[in-house]
Order: sequence, then C-alpha cells, then structure tokens
Amino acid sequence: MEEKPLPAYTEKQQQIISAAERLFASKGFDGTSVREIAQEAGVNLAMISYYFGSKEKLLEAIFDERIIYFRTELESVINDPKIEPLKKVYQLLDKLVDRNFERSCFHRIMIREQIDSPNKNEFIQKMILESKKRTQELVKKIIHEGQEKGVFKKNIDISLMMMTLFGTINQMTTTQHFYQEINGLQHLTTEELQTRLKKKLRIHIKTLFKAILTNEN
Amino acid sequence: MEEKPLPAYTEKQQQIISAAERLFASKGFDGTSVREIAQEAGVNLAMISYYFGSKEKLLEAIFDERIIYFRTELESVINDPKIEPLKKVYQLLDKLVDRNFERSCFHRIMIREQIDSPNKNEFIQKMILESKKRTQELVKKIIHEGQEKGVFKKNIDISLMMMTLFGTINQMTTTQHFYQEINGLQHLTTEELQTRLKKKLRIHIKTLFKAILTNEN
DNA sequence: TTAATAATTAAACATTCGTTTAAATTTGCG
DNA sequence: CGCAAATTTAAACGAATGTTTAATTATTAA
Repeated sequence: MEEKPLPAYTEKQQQIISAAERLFASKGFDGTSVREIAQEAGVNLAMISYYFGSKEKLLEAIFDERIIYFRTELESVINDPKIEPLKKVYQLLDKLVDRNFERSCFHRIMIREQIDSPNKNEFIQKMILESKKRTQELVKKIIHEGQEKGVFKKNIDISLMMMTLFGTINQMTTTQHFYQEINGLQHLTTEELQTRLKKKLRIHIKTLFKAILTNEN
Repeated sequence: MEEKPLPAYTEKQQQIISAAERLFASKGFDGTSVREIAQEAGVNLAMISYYFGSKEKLLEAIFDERIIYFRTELESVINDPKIEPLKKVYQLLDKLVDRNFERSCFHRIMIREQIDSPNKNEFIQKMILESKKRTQELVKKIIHEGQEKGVFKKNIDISLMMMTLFGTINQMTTTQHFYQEINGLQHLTTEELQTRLKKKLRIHIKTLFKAILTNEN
C-alpha cells in the first residue's frame, strides 16, 4: 500500500516553479516580471496568482520545494562509524559540490537572498538560517569525530571553515563565465565547462580541506 | 602648480552616488527605485536623470567611481623585491580584507552583478572582468616569485585559489548576519561585529593560504 | 547690473508592474 | 447526460516605475 510522498505541486505548478527559478536565477527576483514567468512557463498570467497567491509567495514556494532536497540528502552518509573521518569529509564535499551544480539555479537565488538586507523576506531568511545551522551541526559532528580520533587538528573554527567551503563553491557558481573568459575557455559549451569545473572543484576543495583539517602533506 | 586629480563628480553628485550605493547594496538595483535614491540623498527626483542620464548610468557611475580605488591601491606593495613572498601574500590579503570591509556596500553590489546573466549590463561585466584579470595577474606574479625562490609549492591552480580567496571574503560579506545569529552574537553592535569579523578573517585567510602555498605547518 | 547658464523644482509622461475580475472553458462525478 | 467545482482566459485595475518637461530659482561672468 505504498503512498507517494505527496507531490504537493501539480505538473503545471512545477512548470511555473521551474520557469520562475530559471528567471530569478539569471535576472533576480525584482528583475523578473510575473509576465515573463508566465511566458517562460507557457501559462496564462493569472495562473501564477491563482496557484501561488503572489510573486512573493511563488518565491517562497520555490524555497519550500527545493530546500527539502537539502536536508535529507546530506545526513545519510554521516552516521556510518566505519568510514574514517577524512573520507566522510570527502563524501560530504562531493555531495555539496554535486548538489550545487545540479541545482545551480536555486543556488544562485539563495545567494542573492543572502545578500539582501535581513528584513527583505524574513520567511526565506529563516529557511536559509535553519539550513545553515543544520549543515553546520553536521559538519561539526564529523570534525569532532575526527579530532577525537586524533586525525584532525584541534582549534578548528568551524564557522570560518564553512565560510571558505560555501564561499568557494558559491564563487564558482556565480563567476564561472568570468573563469571561462580569463582562462581562454570560450570554445567550450556550457556543459563542457560545467563538467570541467565540477571535476576541478571537487579536487580543489578536498585538497583544501585536507590542508585545513590535517597535518599531513 | 599642483592640479588636483579632478574630482569628476561634484559634492551633490557624490551624495547621490553614495545614497544609491547604500540602497543598491541592501535592496538590489531592481529593488531600488529612483525616488528612494532621491529621498535618501536628499535631492529632487529629477536631479538623478539630470546628472547621470538614467538609473542604469548611475550604477555605471558608481562602478566608475569605486573601481578605480581598486586598481591603484593593490599594486604598490608588490614590487619591493626585499620582502619575502609569503609576507607579500599576507600584505595583499590584508589589503583585500580591509578594502572589502571599507567598501562593503560596493562589494555587495559587485557580487550581485556577478550573479546576473552576462548580458544584463555588459559595460559593468567588462569592468569586473578587467578588474579580475588585473588582480589575477598580480597574484600570479607573487606566487611565481615564491615558487622560483622555492618557498611555495609547484602546481598551484591560481584561478581556483582566487575562487577560494574571494569566495571566502565575499561569503563573509554577504552572510555576516547569519554568522552573527548562528554564533549567538546578537548582543554585538554592527561595528563590534565587523571589527571582530575582520580580525578573524585576516587570520583565517592567512592560515589558509599558508597551508595552500607552502609545505610548512 | 544684466544677461546667460546652471541647478532645482513640481508636475506630468507613457509604461510597466503585480494583482484582480468576471466570463468562458474544462474537468470530475452523480 | 448535467451540474458543480476547478481551471483558464482576456481584460482591466490602480499603483509604481523611470524619465521628461517646462517653469522657477540660483549662480556665474561680463
């Protein structure tokens, strides 16, 4: 008697969500009109208010829909006590990088929302804060485990480490066309570029965190 | 017969520029109306078109005014051959961090513009690209010097290193209120928080780059 | 002082914005 | 089928947008 985990949004609503997601990502929330969203989704203008209530609520629906994907996915790896701490960190890093490339539109929206003054959309700010707390707790747990096993250094400032972690990933997300230009990679298609960047980023971040966390070379 | 380096903008124009800068930073370009800017600057609405031509041109004027501050300032340190490479890197990092905190509004605007699709405002995208290229060349020079002197590792991917550098700094700029919340620092004033963050960030980044660049512990 | 130029203003401009309406169509169900 | 609810539509809403206008005031220089 299997019950699907309730789709919550119909196909048409998902069309709107993903159209809005694409547009918000590239032009920003205020830079995108409801009419553009309707056109991109192939849907009548009024359907957006009809289904979501308002443009603002639509943005919140996007967060509602996407940020769940965040929670569940990470926590799985962590609780296996057999895997050694550094490997766990590596797994986590890979997951973070993959998630970022797979959901790049949503990530760009999230980055934008973080720049906004905290009173812009408090509902969304709360969601982001919750997600950050959760991830930080997770990371803290892995790090402490590694420290207790004597594999990781003491005195690691986890908040700052997270700044570098998400900072690096976000910077890659937001500035990839600059990267492409500076490194003379204009001949690559977007997909080719992304594949290359993902591979490089995975390695880079692992090297980085090995250096931060351990004493080995 | 000393000539001032021509102010280019009158006092009133600078009022408008810095008012717009503040608003664009916290609400975004599209999220800020010309009327808001006029009010924040204590100036009649029409003055903005009168002086700058349009809202878009005003944004470009902000870049014109601020990005110069970028060029000149960094290059000074680098050409002293007596200073050892790691110290040069440290000096550069300190300058970058300071610059970011001193001009935090403009930096937030720059970060936003980088997220936008490249065809949003091509003039500004060009300016950012130029600035990035310039900084990267500078960094490359210092790193290579350190590599030739045998102080730094070989095989350093400078582009990725820059991702981590600016990623970390930008992440700090954009998420400091989340940092404040997560670390229970709500009792601090904005200035107290900033002072603390600046100090921490300076140390963090130096530690980070020592680990990336050298083999010491 | 006076005439020309610059700065400033309030008002109006045409567009676009997000949202609502009311009618038309489709769907689900007895 | 036939009716009620849900969906879809084109049109309209008022408010807000960026920009311009034309009249007024302030400044400059001869």
